[in-house]
Amino acid sequence: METAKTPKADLSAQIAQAIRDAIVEGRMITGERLPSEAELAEQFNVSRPTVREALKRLAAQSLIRTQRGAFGGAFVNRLSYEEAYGQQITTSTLLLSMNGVSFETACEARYALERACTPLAAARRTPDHLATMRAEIHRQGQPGLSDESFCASDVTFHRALVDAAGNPVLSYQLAGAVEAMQPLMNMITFTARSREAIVAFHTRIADAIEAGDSAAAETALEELAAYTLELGRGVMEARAAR
Amino acid sequence: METAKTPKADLSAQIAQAIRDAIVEGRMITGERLPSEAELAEQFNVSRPTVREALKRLAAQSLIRTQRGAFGGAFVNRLSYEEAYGQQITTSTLLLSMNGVSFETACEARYALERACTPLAAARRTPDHLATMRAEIHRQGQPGLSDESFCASDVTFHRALVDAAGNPVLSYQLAGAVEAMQPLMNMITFTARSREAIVAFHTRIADAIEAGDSAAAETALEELAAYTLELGRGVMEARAAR
DNA sequence: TGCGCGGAAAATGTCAGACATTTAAATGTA
DNA sequence: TACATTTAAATGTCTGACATTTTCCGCGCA
Repeated sequence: METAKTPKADLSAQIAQAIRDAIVEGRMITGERLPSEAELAEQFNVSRPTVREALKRLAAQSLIRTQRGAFGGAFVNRLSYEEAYGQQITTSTLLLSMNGVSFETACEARYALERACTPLAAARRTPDHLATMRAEIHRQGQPGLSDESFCASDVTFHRALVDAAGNPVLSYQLAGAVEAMQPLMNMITFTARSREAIVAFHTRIADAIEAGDSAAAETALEELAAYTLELGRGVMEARAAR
Repeated sequence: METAKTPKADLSAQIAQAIRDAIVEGRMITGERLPSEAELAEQFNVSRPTVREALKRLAAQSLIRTQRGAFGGAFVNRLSYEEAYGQQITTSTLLLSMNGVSFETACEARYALERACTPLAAARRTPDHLATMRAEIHRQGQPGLSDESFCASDVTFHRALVDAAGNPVLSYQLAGAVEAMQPLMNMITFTARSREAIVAFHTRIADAIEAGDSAAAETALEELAAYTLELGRGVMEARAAR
């Protein structure tokens, strides 16, 4: 039986894991400098290229950052929200595309998560968030907007909604779900009528958030979810019929 | 100003990005074999160690998997839910611990997300999920359970709740939030009375989910959130007073 | 004919040493 | 003091070699 520790892994993987553990368990703190590659090589009794491969693994997870030059080296990185967003988005996007996640499943997840934000958003939204939402609604009403631009605006609108909850952890968690949906959403061709309907939903949501009416916002969001699902189903059926 | 493309990055980072793009954009599909390291080195006009560093970066993100031996090589990996879970959890844990996310913020996010699952969980829960929840409730009532075991059981309970929604994307998104909270939860010392209270909440939740009563489950969850927050606040104050 | 066994080949994994480049501190000088 | 220069310490990259693993193919043998 394979244990979780993967004892037969490559040396570079083992070393990466050892350093990762040290960071996660707090034995190395943010900003602290790791020993130089040569020193690490000696400590672990391996060659420098092997150490370097381990460090690159960690760098790929934004666990460390490297700096060249004298007194440079590898430093334990403070994982910023930005970096975490980025990773979440790539991971989520790939997960969806590689596991054949259905439009329904992804859509359901996305709106369920967004719904979780509305009470907080209704309570805490700032004029800034509202302005962003209104601006995107306006853009979505413009004729001649490409489907992709429409989708991009949709994402911006929903991210503003999520950010309005004023909880960075929520924003981070949801970034993945919202952004990862985009490729699936891009498959939909939005007719003028469906755009109009979506804009109406968005307006209802923005109004409710502005009024601090969480229940109304949730209702509108649920209806939007149902409508989006219906649109998606239509596209899938048309696609299957070909 | 730095652009998103990071034009001044290391060669290994550039190569990793190029391959990553090829995968994300679908130019390479799951299971496909990458050229050998030597061939890649020639294509990109760099040395083999540089290529290897790039590949390790991708391996760290589970984008590729390597296999030794003849007809081995690097293959585009099918990102499994398991792997995605794992990455989400490490990233979330680090994000929380490194950015001094407060107990309040994390707690709020966690319960908000869980609340998003309850309507689906109430509609779809299987006997299996219910059995897990009941079993964990029973364990939580056992005297002599350490605080850590209590927390671990709590996590299992909540994961069962999330999984009951029957949406793998939701489960994936929430794994991070729930697990990442554990270190913060572990700081709490649970008195016999508070455990009793939590068990009561859990029982209410399980009952509501079993009965398909989403609203009752949400209410119980919200009260549990408020109670947990209160507990956490108490600990923080006691800690600050020292 | 069929089966197992062993070697060849192809690929990744690892090592050693060298050189290039970058960066900041230390040093020297007007 | 202020500025230019040197220098040292790191990472970044290259070359070439060897070790290891795994598959395939052909050979001998029953």
